[in-house]
Amino acid sequence: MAEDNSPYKAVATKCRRSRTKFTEEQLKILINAFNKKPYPGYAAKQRLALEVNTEESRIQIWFQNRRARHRFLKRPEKNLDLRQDRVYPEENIQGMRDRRCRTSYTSSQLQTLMNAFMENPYPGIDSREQLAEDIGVPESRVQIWFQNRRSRLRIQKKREPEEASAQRQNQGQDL
DNA sequence: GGACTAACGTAATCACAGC
DNA sequence: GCTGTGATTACGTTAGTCC
Repeated sequence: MAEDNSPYKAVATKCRRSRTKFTEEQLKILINAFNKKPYPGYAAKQRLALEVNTEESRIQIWFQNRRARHRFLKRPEKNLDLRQDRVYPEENIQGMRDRRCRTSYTSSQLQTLMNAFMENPYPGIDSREQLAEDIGVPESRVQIWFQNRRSRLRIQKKREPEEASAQRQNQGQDL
């Protein structure tokens, strides 16, 4: 955390979703499901959400954190290459293929999102929920949209100087 | 205060529609 | 095929809660 413009600092001043407190019964169901299948598909996550009476996005976060903890506990001390975990067993890949249907936004929904993004690229939970209500999509989709938008903007900004210098080189060749 | 863990960030990648 | 973009992942950080 050396840089002042750290996103985490920005987040600290904004409103996070209040922390979910799972009951013992809910945890029993989640752990049981995790032990059977650490990479549930969208349908399985929805079923679990219904069963433990929470949102599907909370189930997704819970599985993400659970897998991270699992990897950490399983990690051999000398093995620092955690990326090898990206090689998934076949049954896990099947779960990953069962994705949520792609959300398609209308131009007016996109306009609303873009306006909000220009005003604040890191909206807190309150703003995200308000936006979600305004455009009629779940808050979790708004969160993903902002993540993707920030990511693509960073990539675009990184590319701009490279493209400009390539253009200058081309112009030099043309002369 | 430290441990645990939900929430949330980035980066990389997959998946698929539209051209 | 390529591009744009929504969805999902690993991994890292922040912060609330409990002891």
